[in-house]
Amino acid sequence: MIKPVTIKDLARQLNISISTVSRALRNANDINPDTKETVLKLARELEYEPNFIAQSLVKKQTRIIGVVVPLINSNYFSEALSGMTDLAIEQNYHLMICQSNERVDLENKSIRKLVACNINGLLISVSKDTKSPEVIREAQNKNIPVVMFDRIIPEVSCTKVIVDEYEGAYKAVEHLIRKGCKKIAHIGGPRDLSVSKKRKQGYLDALRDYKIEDDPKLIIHCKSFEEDASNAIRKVLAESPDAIFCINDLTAIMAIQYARKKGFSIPGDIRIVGFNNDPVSGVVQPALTTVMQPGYEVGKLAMGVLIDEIEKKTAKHKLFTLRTRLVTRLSSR
Amino acid sequence: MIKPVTIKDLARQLNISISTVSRALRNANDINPDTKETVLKLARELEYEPNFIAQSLVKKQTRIIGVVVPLINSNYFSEALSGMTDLAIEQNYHLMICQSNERVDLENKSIRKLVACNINGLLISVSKDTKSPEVIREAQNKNIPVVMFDRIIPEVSCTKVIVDEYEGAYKAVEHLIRKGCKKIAHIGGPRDLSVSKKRKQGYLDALRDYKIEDDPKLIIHCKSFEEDASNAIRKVLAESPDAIFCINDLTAIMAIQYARKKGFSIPGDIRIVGFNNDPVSGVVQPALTTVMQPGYEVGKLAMGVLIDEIEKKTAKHKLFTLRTRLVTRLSSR
DNA sequence: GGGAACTCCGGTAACGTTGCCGGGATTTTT
DNA sequence: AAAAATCCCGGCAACGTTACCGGAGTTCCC
Repeated sequence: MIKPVTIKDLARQLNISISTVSRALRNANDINPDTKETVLKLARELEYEPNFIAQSLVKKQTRIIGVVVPLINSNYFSEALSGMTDLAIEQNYHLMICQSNERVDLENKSIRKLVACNINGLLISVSKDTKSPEVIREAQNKNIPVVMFDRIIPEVSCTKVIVDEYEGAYKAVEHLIRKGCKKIAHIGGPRDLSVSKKRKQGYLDALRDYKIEDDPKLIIHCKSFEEDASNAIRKVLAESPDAIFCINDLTAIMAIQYARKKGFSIPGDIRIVGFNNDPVSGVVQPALTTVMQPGYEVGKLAMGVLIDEIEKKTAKHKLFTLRTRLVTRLSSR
Repeated sequence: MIKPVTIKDLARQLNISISTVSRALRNANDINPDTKETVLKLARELEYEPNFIAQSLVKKQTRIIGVVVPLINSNYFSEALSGMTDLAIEQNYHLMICQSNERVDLENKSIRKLVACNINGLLISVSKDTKSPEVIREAQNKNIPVVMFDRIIPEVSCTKVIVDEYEGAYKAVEHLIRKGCKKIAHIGGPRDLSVSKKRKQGYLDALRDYKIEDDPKLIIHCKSFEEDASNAIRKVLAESPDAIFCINDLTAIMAIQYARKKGFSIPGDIRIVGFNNDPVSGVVQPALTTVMQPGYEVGKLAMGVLIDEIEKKTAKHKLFTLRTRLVTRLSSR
């Protein structure tokens, strides 16, 4: 085991004081250029690397950013994480990533641990059940800038980065209307989830703006995302719509398959649109029109504004909304 | 700005010494149970959290584990990361995750940064082009245990965790043979990638074991994964096989779609099997038979053996091989 | 009842680094 | 030529924690 070289070692070998070595390495101004040179030379020779931990302790600056997401293994979140890490390494920050597995207790535990690690910033997307954000506030009280993304809650006052799901839904429905659809059904998600509400509102507003009466029989909520989607699809199909706007891609794909089995042609008889732009949507037959959420960009932006707050020491508590993009494919042409 | 609570604060408030507080919190044995209780009580009240950085400095143990993957945003790797973080937080370790984006320079940069952070262990899945592992060896020379997973290279001597792709491929082809297929084609990946080689070998050995002559015309390599898959599919289909074993699910799905367009029925005329068990494979029509790789378990195991090496200070340089599972669906029934 | 063992606590020195202060030596200014 | 400014450097304290040592007080045992 080779012990790492420290500034003490350099000082001893050069017969100068520790402070002088430190100044030489830090490129401070009250240092003789010659001594600086000799110090740097020896440092290179011995392959000196500053001890990050020691620096962090005294400077109270770790350049570590904590990230908490409900689940790493999801297309959207892993995209966001990807964007974050790319920007972080570029800006010389380090990431500590935790997942809450949608459990509030694990979420709090993770945040506490991250704070104990002296993180300089916190990036968080809360779990489904997080209502009371005390632990997050604790972090803020310790002067740690916090940025929430995607899964945000109003109880915390901080900068937030989200995707404009309302607009995404609106665009999707508008697209169907322009294709000539008049009887557009909607298969929604759990009634009280903010995601469901926003997407449904976009649907309703698009109909209204184009003077199409909304029909309660054409709107079905699924209690859970996967569970009774097939039931919902059956019911909706009985109303013989000419288009279906689905809460997500999985539901849309199930709808396509069910409709085809019943002899409908897609998009000939019924046009179908999903949401998320999962990798699946490009390879199913027919390829699915869907709403792309810029996960990578969300991650990058969230990281960007967080670093800004860390370095400028200003918490603006702004809301950033990224726009979605409608990806039109065969299922709605 | 509220300054974090330290053991000094606890000591002052209780009128006892810092060392006593430290002992009480560390649950040492030469401490009065009563004083220990009062200390713990106050610690809970003031929400004391030990300062990780300070602990790391004195104990020369950061409990930080560095992870480098080619890409976070992939189903397999994000599953592995998920397994790693779950085990890490359970064992009170922290993760620093970097992605190399398949670039050797970024990979090296990431490793160097992680080492400078005094990581206690390194978990790495190398990029496609990584041939010379000097930077990894540097880490090993600094006594940092290294565990490679999935994308391993023989040049580095360390513990490795992989999935038995050979066996997965063998099982897939064996399954096709048992279904009565005699003319089984293979669409492979880049010729020199270890993944491609292993899967092809499993294919070849299964044929041999069942006394089926392999036919070079039925084997096609795609130079890149996505690029010329469609070309390969066209060529292979011209040989009119009764089954195709594809290097991954995406290729398999493309094969299904192309074959159907040409009037073949799946699985009636041609049976098709993929590899990976991407979420896609369950929803395409027909649902795709594929080989499941236990990403989550790979991550958990890799993290487990790494922690073991860190704590037991023994590098066994073993090879762990996890088994795959054949997921049979409609495309091969 | 006196030495031995045990219990429990405080003081001090580290870990590797930075920041501040003071001061000697040199240079500049008046 | 004296005063002032500048240039460099060393010493010391700190960051929050742990490890080690010594010692006061209590209990134990013959």
